[in-house]
Amino acid sequence: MELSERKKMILQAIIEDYIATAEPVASRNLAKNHDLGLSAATIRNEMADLEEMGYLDKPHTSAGRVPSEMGYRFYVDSLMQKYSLTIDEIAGLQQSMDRSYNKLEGVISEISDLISKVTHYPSVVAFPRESQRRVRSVKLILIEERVALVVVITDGGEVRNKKLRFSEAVDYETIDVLSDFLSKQLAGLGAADITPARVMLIYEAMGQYAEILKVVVGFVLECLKDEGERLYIGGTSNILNNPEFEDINRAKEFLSFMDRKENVSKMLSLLDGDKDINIKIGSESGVEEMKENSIIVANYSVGLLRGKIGIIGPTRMNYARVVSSLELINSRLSEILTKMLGDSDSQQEV
Amino acid sequence: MELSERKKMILQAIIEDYIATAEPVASRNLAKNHDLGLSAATIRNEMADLEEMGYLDKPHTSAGRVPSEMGYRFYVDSLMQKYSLTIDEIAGLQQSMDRSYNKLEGVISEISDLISKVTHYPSVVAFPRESQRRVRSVKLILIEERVALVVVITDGGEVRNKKLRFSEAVDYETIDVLSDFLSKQLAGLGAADITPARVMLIYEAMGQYAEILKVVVGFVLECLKDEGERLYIGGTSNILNNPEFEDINRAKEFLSFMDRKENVSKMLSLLDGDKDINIKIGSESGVEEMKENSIIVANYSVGLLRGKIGIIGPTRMNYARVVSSLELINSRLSEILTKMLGDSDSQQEV
DNA sequence: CGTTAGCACTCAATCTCTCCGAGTGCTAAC
DNA sequence: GTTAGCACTCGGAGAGATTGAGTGCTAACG
Repeated sequence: MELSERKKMILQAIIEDYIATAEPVASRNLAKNHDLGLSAATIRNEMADLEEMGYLDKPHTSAGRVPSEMGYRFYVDSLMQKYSLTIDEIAGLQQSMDRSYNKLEGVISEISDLISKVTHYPSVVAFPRESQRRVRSVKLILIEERVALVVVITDGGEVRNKKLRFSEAVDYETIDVLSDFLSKQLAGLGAADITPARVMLIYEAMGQYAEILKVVVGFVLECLKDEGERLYIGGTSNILNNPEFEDINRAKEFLSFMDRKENVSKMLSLLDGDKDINIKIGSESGVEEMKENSIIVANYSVGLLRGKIGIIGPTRMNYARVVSSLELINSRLSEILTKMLGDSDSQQEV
Repeated sequence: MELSERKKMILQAIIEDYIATAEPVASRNLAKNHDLGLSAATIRNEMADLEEMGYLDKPHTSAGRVPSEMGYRFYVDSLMQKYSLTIDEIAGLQQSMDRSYNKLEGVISEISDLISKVTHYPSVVAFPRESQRRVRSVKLILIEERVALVVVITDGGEVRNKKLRFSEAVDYETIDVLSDFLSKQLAGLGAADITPARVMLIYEAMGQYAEILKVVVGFVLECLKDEGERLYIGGTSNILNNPEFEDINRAKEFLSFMDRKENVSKMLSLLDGDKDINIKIGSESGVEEMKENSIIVANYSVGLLRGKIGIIGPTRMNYARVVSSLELINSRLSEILTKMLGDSDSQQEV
């Protein structure tokens, strides 16, 4: 059943009032504060309809109305207008991000803090990572008589290294030969391509160095493995500014959940990785503990790398504002990372 | 003025009761629950003395007594007995830590979680870092026609790298020459030794590559710089299990403080870096926001690297238990890190 | 027939008042 | 010096009573 224009208008007004005040919205206040050209009594009738249709809830008889999950969903899909950050806010944001970063870790944590600062909600940033890593090159470098460094560079340009200690001295030439050999053997391969059979061939070709090769190949495999999502979670205490968390038990429940990265990671994994912006309202997230909260996440990608930024807050959330903020920050983050990872800048990861 | 043995005994009983229950301790209960061989009235007299001497506080006339900061301090210094973790607890801890780690990041976060799990307080772990870094060696490796990798290895064995893009192709020989030259020039130097004058000499000796050298030397300096302490903070929601944080505002204050790493970092910096175990009770920490909380921190060191692990909680804290737990975890952490960093294992940092 | 005014009714929240019990401090007896 | 006993204090819990914000319904109005 279609909503009449008037119902839409009223629903929107209720939701926006409720987002702003966190108090159930009463018909009289609505008539007073919005120029709807309707009396409280008429609004009451419409409200009763909207409640029957499932867009509104009533905490108890003599309270105002509160949006239901379905109400929020309709609002987000059809009613929500793009919120424009103020010039000052945009300028502030630009300025915060307009500086040089030199460590990935630093970018991620600062972006996370920034998101929390702007939205006043706990923020989550997933480190960029490649979905299907392949080896671009492998290098062995002798750094001491018995210590070499294995450096693995992937398709996407990630660089990782590991120290390797030998039981006896190895000379430069040997290391170079091994280095070239391995690079040729492994270049272009993904984790699935490095089969035991192929590994055996490598060992056989360089029989006397099998021990060394074993460690190196092991490390390469480790680099290619799609490790668990690395997350930065910040600003969790912001949740306490929301009246729905005045109850210490609810706060505890929420914060315990956020304390464990695997929880958050699991929640993120349920999102669509292709959509620009994902909005999950209440139980839509599919995570029991978060059924009273909403999550908004933007996906970013830099070359082959992809990641996520987002926030988590009560279902009564300023969706419009969060979406705009995330969009702005997201695009700037892509720029920063492109410059940093794609180009000539430092890049090391654990 | 010296405390009589009897006063000490009573003080200890009061503090331990209070730590266990979080309720002001009454004379009658003390007489009942502890075998002091004294009547409640006598205990009341002693309590009055202890209060006058500053070891106890009274929330209001008809409540029991509560330890003062001075009382806790005396307890920690003179009365506290080593708490023995149960066999099961120790076994559990050992088991949790008895597995192989392969990333520093992972060790730190898991140790932090473990501390929180055992103590039920928010935990803090500072990443190991060198105080006075020196260059051990610098390598340049060509990974593409116009892209080289700078690898800097410090005294303590930390490895860092950065990609470097050239405007025109550079051949292997040149890179090797530059690599050797730089390694010789910079080996053994600390940040303070790399003066502008010395840098000029380097540029002059290799005039035509000044541009490249500039970037490399810049990166080396960055590696040597004593960057801000890197921290992992975990289990913050544990604080909410303590009745002193039932007041949402107090909880918010605490959690906001913990949300900002720089706050915690500053607090840690005020501690003695040489003591095995630091205990700061209430206002002793010198941090206004934490004047109702205590902090217990153990220092660890691995070769040239040093770091800290600890917890933060209400002044009414199980000091004995926390100290034992930290000691145990600290020694095991040193072993793990020694194995991981000192030896042949992976090690990369941002 | 949609809209509105008016009124009865509901219900959470708040306030007040009382009461209770846990504790202390003091005094007097042991 | 220790203890029993008792008066006094004070916070906390509980019971009503009160308030006021809201709704739902009905009847009148244009």
